[in-house]
Amino acid sequence: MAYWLLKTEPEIDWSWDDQVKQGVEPWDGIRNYQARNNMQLMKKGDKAFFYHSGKDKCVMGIVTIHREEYPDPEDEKGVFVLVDVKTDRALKTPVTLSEIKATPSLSEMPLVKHTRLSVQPVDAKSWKTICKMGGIKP
DNA sequence: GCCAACGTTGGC
DNA sequence: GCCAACGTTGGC
Repeated sequence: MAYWLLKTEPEIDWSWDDQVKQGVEPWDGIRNYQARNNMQLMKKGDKAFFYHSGKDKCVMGIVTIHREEYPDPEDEKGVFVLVDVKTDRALKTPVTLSEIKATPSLSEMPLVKHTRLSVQPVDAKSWKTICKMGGIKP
């Protein structure tokens, strides 16, 4: 099983609260090839951190991949895809970007190094670390 | 609100 | 196929 991190802008686009209310939701609007490539690698049952960019800048919770890639109906060229994600659970305490930056073992994360990549992989070790920082069991 | 990073577009 | 111009993201 693989781990991922999905970014969203809570005020403008989609927030953790929305996700909790909705349960299952297509992850849409991705218009970046690297992000798309990562989405195409996702398998049902993979887990992903749900990250708030913008004002909050923190990992809020965990979602699971509920449906693997399928064509984005909004994309008339047919090059971009969607996956459906399902709410798993919230972190007890959100883990902020500044905490992540202050943690040496997490400093290689794309979140820190490639700030603009909105769909990115997370290695198993970082996953555990962030879960622990968030007060939950991986 | 600014700006750095970086991806995309379009002219050649 | 290169590269300048432009647009967008996201942290500060």
